[in-house]
Amino acid sequence: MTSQESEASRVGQVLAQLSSSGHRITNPRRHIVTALVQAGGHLTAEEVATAVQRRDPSVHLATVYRTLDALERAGVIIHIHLGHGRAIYHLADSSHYHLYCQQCGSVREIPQSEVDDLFALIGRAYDFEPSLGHFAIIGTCGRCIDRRGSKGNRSRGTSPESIA
Amino acid sequence: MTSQESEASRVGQVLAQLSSSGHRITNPRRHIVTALVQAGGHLTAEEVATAVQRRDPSVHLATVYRTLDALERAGVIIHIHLGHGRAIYHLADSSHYHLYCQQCGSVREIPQSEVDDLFALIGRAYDFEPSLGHFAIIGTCGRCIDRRGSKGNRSRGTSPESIA
DNA sequence: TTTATTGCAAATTATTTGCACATCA
DNA sequence: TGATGTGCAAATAATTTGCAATAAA
Repeated sequence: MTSQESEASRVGQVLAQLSSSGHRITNPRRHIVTALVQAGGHLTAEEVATAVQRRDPSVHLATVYRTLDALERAGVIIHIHLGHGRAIYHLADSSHYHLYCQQCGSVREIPQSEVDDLFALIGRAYDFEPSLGHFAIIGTCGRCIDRRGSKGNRSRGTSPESIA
Repeated sequence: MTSQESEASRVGQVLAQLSSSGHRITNPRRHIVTALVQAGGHLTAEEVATAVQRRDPSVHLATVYRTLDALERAGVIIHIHLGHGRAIYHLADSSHYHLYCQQCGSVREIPQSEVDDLFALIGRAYDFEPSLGHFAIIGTCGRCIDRRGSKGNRSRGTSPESIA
């Protein structure tokens, strides 16, 4: 199976799910799902719109938002927040958390299982059930830490500098 | 020392810090700092403005934002994000993280030291330095978990800010 | 045909900014 | 006095919504 074939079938699957949850299949929706599948990763609504508009410039950003919403309610995609700004969307096929670097904007995935134990501890200690899925873990990635260290060599690490 | 006295001295301290970091002391700023000190906890910019305007209605919300910004750059206050919506501000005197319940909107503080070890593990494993200070840990507080468990439905009558 | 969906423009929310005037050091 | 700070209105940024026109089932 070539990558185009598997992409096409994935698009079909997603559209089928959308359809079976009571929604109609339209041209804008086909393009939006295709963009999501082809990206393979995380896209902002605006990035989805840009990709879609390369194929059909008439598709409006508002339609993208509405479709992303419909896809999410149908359970095929998920959106998460990277701190301040926009949300990013991805297919709901793998359960992972996100590490978002405030410096360089990179997003990395970490498998859910690896962190759940840690957060379960917080939950037990504070009678609180953290939901890390919906918000990224904000911080600084290793590359940016290195870059910072080689330059000004600023006090970081244990010091309470996390106020940005 | 009465509570009014200690409040007043705290206000004085904060204003002194603001002054010594090169800013001027004005009437709006006095009121804003007082509101922050009296609240003792976490306030949104709008809540600060409301409190301030009870004493001086002419103080504009934009001034509140600008002053909060100045106070933050002077190192006396900190703001953190509760997920989607607004930011909350508090005095920078205690280092703590925040547990934000999406259901009921409650915010609880947890001492920084207790969670740092856990997050250091993530950092080591993924070459990533999480900065939890600036964003709340989102989730569901124990009371809301219980409520959800016992009633088994989604009616959350007490939620002040129901954020998806 | 009938209801969902779309495009567009206008509204929202939280915050920021340009500007002319007021005020603190 | 002269840089800072203030009130106000208008600008952002990301997203949502009302509505009349269109298209899917």
